[in-house]
Amino acid sequence: MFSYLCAMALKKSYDLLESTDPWICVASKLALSIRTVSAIYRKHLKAHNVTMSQLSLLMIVGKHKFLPQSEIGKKLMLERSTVTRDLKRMIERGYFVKKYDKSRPVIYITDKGASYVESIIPDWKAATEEAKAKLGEDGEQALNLVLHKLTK
Amino acid sequence: MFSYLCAMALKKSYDLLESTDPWICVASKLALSIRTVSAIYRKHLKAHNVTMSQLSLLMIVGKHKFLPQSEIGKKLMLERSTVTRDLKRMIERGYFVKKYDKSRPVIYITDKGASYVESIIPDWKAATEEAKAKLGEDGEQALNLVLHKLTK
DNA sequence: GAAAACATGTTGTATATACAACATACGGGT
DNA sequence: ACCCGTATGTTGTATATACAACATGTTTTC
Repeated sequence: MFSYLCAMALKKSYDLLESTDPWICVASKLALSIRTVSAIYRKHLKAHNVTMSQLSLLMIVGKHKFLPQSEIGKKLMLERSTVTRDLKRMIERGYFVKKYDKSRPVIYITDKGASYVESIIPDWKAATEEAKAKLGEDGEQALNLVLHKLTK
Repeated sequence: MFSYLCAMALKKSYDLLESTDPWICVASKLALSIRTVSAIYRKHLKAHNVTMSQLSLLMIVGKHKFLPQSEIGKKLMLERSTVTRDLKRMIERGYFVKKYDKSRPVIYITDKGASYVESIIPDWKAATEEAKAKLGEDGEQALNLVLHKLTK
């Protein structure tokens, strides 16, 4: 008998599609990679109610104590509007304050923000260790090479 | 004179934060990597008004002609609700149709969808070539290793 | 066969992200 | 002093994504 799971009759054949391997795609490989790694980090960070994007902001501003907003976008390679809105949430929660220098915003970490990130760091390290364990030594070196080649 | 760009007086020091290197983070490395690669793909795909996520759906369903919705999520490692909504857009645009087999949705590519993806493939290949050129042969192998380790 | 467990799909909500359009400010050149 | 180009920030809009809660249907257990 015919299953309901039969191909709808397409009007013609699509040879280019059929001869193309979607998995050679660099973007797809990275997308799959980051989904698995993100899941690891989310699991470890869940109790802190923080995301990796937010933690990146906390760490990068925290390490410098303050940073011009424009620098944050450059260091994390984020679009300007993304930075505006990601910071907005963190400012509302009291982790950062925004001051102005010659009409340009400068982002300062607060004591609340610094304490918060310090409370998160141990679990972030655990997540990093779990991810590294999955990668192995060679996988970690490989990731470093990929990042270097792409951002060089 | 003192610049306006001076650190706000934090009430205490944050040694753990200061001694921590944010850039050892596996998730951050992958996030930076995918941002650079995504930009390459967006540039090449811009004229087709398609995103990499959409193109992945088109290719994976197109290669199989039809796929149970649950399989799509497994292959792309996407959450169920994400699949529901990503597909919804593509169905509305007429690239897929949704039929039901024992009350479970099965996604079929349409002629419109198959023609569309074939029209995109050349530019997608060009994007892939540009990304591979940036990676180099060693970087490409490194990326394959990273993906393999993470998804094995 | 009924109840419990499991798998799958959808909707509500929050976050992250980019691009376009616009606003604003700064710096140079005249 | 003024204009112009560049850099930067914000808002509008669209997409992508995950989790929680719920609904539904299937499978397993007894």
